Amino acid sequence: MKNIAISENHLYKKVYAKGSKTVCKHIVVYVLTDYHASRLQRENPLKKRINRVGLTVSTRLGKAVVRSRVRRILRAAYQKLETERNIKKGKLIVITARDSAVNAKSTDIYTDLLFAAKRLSLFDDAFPKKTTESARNARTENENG
RNA sequence: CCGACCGUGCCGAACAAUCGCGCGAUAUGUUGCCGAAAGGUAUUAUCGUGAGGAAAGUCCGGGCUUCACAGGGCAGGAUAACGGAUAACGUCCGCCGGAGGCGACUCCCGGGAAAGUGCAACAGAAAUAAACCGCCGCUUUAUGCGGUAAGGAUGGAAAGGCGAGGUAAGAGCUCACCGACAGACAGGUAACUGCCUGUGCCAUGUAAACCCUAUCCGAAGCAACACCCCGCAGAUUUUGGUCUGCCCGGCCGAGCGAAAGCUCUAUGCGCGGUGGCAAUAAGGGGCAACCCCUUAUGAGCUGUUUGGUAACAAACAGCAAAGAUAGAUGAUUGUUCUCGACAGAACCCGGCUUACAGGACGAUCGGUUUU
RNA sequence: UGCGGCAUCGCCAAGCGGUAAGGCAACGGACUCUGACUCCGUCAUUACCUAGGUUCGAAUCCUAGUGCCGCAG
Repeated sequence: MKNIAISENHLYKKVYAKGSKTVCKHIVVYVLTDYHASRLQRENPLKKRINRVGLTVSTRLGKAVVRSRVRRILRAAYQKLETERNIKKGKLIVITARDSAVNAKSTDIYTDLLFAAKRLSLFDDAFPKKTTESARNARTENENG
């Protein structure tokens, strides 16, 4: 399944200003509940709730080749997270690359994302083992698309 | 063999497994969506295909598009030996001149300073104009007058260079050689070269200062440009339309729920914030070509032959395939080697410039050794 | 992506090819019981983004690069 990316600047501004933030080794993750999730769900042909994801890679990290490589790695890591774990849907997620992300592998980013998801309580209902302890911290939700 | 030098229609790690992305084709599309239906479409599956030599810088030239445009001139800009190539160019090829190298070869913003104007600090007697010292002559013997550019000193630049004659001392004043300029002849399409004759040679540099000469140039750029859609409320009204308003994770309100919370709300408020996603929302075209055939188009690509020293041209044959739109080429694991540089298409071409690990091929030069 | 502009001392800045003004700040001194204001001096040999070139001579002219900024229905 494909994601609709965040394309508008005001959404990024909103997420930076109002969203909750977690800083990891290679990335910074901002999360905000999507107000338009239900509308998007109606428009979506499959009638699924989805997350809108924005990736931010600044010019500071390098030239175009380096930046597009980082973007691909971030995308791959997020995709892995979404397929392997059960993630809350209907959120605005912005992932910003830090300097060290240039030399990171997608598995490193994946561990970072797991950490961030735990901190931001993104996991949907109890997943087999690991997430049980995180479920203690997070408030359980029963919300299906 | 060693050391150089030049060039390229050259290459720019490879393989396997699992997962994943864009585009195209085919199938699927009953169960999702639109539709009265026909049908279309989401989806899914299979197959094919998917960054560069510089994709970069945006420095030139063109195509394409819109706007402007009777014609001419001025202003402004670009180029600069000569001949060719090209759609065009500031590019390329050949050649001339100059500079460098033993050589292969490399480098040169290489028109005009005798059309005119400007500038040339400091130093120096003097900077386009000459007498400070010196040398020589004369006399009224002194801060005198005249001659003189050979010597000194300054400078980036000081009146072609050097030798001999000549002279009071000197001076192209005279002569030889070299240089410069002009003319004739020969060669070359030409720049120019060679050779002969003549002219004592009225004059520095700077045109990447203004300028002059010759040639060329309308402007803006795919966020160009055209096409579809173009809402709701209020006011006005000739019913075509026109004008105004539309922001917000603030508050208030409504619905669901046991609660946490979730959902809805332009047309309520105006305490507060803000001048915002282009008031809002949403597209497809421009946009990417060689196939079954036909026609047309594209400065298209590859190969062969012919012509040309070459750039290149002509003829013939062959050729599916990057085309995104917050932006596709990837991720993980393993193996191998030479251990991987610079670097990511964004309307499309021709160049230039800049960056770059390593390798391949071809031509040439110098040295050494052997035959 | 396309188009355009700028770079001078710690900051703001002027600059007709001839040896880089000025102001603020800083430092030292004077004035004052002390501080501020004011006055004097220093900030001077590397303050002209970098590298080549033209020129006798370049902050200025030319070429290439670097960094920063702006604009686009």
